[in-house]
Amino acid sequence: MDTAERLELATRNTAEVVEESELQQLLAEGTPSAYIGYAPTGEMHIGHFTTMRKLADFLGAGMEVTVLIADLHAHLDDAKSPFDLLDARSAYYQETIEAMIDAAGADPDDIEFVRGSEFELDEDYALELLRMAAETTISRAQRAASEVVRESDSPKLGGLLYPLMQTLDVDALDADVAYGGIDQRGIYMLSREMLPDHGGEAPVCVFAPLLSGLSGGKMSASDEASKVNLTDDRETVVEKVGDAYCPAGEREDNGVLEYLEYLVFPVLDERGESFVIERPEEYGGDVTYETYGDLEEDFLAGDLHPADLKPAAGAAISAVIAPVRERLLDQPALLREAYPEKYD
RNA sequence: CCGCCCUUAGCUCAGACUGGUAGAGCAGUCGACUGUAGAUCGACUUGUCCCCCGUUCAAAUCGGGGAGGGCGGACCA
Repeated sequence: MDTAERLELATRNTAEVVEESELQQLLAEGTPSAYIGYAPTGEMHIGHFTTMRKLADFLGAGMEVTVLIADLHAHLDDAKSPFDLLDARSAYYQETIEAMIDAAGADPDDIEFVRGSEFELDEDYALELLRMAAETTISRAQRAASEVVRESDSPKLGGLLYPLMQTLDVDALDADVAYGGIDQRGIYMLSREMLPDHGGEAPVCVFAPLLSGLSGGKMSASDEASKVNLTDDRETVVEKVGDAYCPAGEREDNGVLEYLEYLVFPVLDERGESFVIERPEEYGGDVTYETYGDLEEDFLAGDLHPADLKPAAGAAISAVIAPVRERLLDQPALLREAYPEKYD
């Protein structure tokens, strides 16, 4: 595989790459390392899943991949996770992420898992954090973290340390590439700005698109109807997709199309399968799509009606998450201990 | 350490001065209309009024105590 092919693999299905030329350079020189961090807060959902195929792409492009379970960040962000649940939630996140990577067609054993608290309390790290805190204005830190850290009536100092620590994580993990949702852009732009002055190098940033919610607008972790949970059974997934905002012939805010493009088709492609829609003869009979592009073309042209698309999309999404769902249901203690107030 | 303010539906809040069956908007649920959903109509649901004690025939409302949160002042050898 030549550099151009590796670059295409590493950058496909992304929202933005800063800067692509830098990534090309890294690939030309050898084996770049990439990392993505997840703060173990609420239950993982399908939005997380859409970032997993990219990790497989990175591996396929001959890169090293590290997944950071950012346990301390989960507490620093407005105490989304209570301090004494960090271990249980980290365990749940790691198991779930491994299941998703597996389901997405990659081998979890090829990925290194690291927990934030393993190195974020090191003396060198702490010292550098304080130095950064001394030279970063409050408004700058707020701006960097505004899309990530929860807004609160009583904002805590932790939310300001958050982007600084994430910046130091890049260096501590020795990552050439920082990967995350496009919501992480503010933080990593701060990292590119600051890291060269703090003993590191500006990372190349690869951003995944944030998918629309099923109820229109942004997907909200707190809105059950806007997202598919990894533990939702097939019936529930089909029902949620059936209730989704999905205007005929429109792509904007259309979560159903986005799920197909960024979740279903990449996984079908990996498995060498195609997407089949069962449709009454009255409306044209069954259709099969090999690529998302073909499907979108028909949908935008009005040749594929939402009422026909939805049941097939729901079933396909359910099929994609099924292995993850089964693995989680096989280990009920993971969820019970991570979210005792919900599962007790 | 001192002072002031806040706490009512899932969310944002009104009601408190002047005690009398706890409200609005949004959200949600259900119908109608669409071959989906949304939008739009129509209907419906929602409560530890932060906790305890007291006054009263009657307390979200008045009094006392407490908890949580916010703001300010003071102290600064």
